[in-house]
Amino acid sequence: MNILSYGLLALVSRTEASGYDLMLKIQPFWQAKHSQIYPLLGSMEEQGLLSAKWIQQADKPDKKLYSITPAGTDKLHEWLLEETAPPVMRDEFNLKCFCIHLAEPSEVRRMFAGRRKYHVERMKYYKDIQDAIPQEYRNPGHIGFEDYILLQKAVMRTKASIDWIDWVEQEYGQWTAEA
Amino acid sequence: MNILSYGLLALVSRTEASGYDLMLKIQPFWQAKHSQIYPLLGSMEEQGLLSAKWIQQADKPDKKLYSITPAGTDKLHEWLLEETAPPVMRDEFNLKCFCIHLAEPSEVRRMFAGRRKYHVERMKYYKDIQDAIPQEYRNPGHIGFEDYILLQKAVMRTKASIDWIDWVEQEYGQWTAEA
DNA sequence: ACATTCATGTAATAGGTTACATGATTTC
DNA sequence: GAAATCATGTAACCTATTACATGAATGT
Repeated sequence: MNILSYGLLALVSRTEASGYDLMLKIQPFWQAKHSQIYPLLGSMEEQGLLSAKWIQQADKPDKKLYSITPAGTDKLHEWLLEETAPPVMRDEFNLKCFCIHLAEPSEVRRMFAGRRKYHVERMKYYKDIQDAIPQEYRNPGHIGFEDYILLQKAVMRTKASIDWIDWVEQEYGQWTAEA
Repeated sequence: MNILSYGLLALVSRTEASGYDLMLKIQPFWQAKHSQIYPLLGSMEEQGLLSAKWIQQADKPDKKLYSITPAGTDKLHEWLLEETAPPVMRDEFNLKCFCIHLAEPSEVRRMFAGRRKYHVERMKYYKDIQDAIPQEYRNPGHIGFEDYILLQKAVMRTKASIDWIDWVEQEYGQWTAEA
């Protein structure tokens, strides 16, 4: 049981879902491809943490719907109370910052402008999903609360990244004024 | 040449360094163990991007100092102008948020308090390193500028995480008032 | 006609962590 | 006496990405 497995189990604890559903839902918070997810679901089924049934669909491929078992719920609850692993962040942009001394000011500016655009797009992506959550689901009584606060985190951290870029452009501009 | 290799090359472009030095320097921005770093340095040496010499040290083990070659500098500069990969963030805490409905309010509060403490400690860690950079190195003329802005990013994003936790505690508290 | 969405799976490869291996010096 | 720091390296294992494989329905 690795971290991703627990994340999938957590999503299934909310509503039954297919591997495909889970891939889409976990995407904004943990990048994982279907090729990683399907085997994990299979092994959790074997361990009795999940149960599955095939659903026939007209006009769409059949899907395997997973539900959490009582054993799965117990396991999830144990995990919640355990120490949480520190977050891992890997951003190529940070490493590029180690050698901005090699680039000309115009190149540096283009680099930062490009990353700013990326973050602005991300911000819109998160806000659009968040805005789609109805007001009445945004309190702890609903599972929508969980999505709502997670998206808020993404929004706030993304805003910090944009603010940082603006701050750098100011600091950098002071020393390398140019049109 | 993967992303980490470029990051190491970028660090060496600033000052010659040993694998051990590089492991420590890259740590706050890209988690990598020495077992991953040493082979990458070896392969970059083989490719002619780095050159190395052994330094004998009294009272400390000998070390292998790497310097960047002209070919290495060219390669780095090319990399700088290429598309930057999107950042990858994996935080177990986010996945735990998917099932806070399973926990009691006291458990949820403990969870958030624990993560808050973690971020506050990280904040101090980043600020201490940043504060150690002399004022006169904090402008684009010095390589210290690169460290200075990167630490500022870490500080700003960490602050966003703490602010988010405070915001969640407020939102959560409104609905589950308790002493 | 071509791309995308839905839907599942396996195989091969690359990236990253833990463990094994060694060993002197310094700090608690 | 035990732990940490400095310093390098390899082996085994786990995690994650890319590629292979299939196929109907819908949208451009």
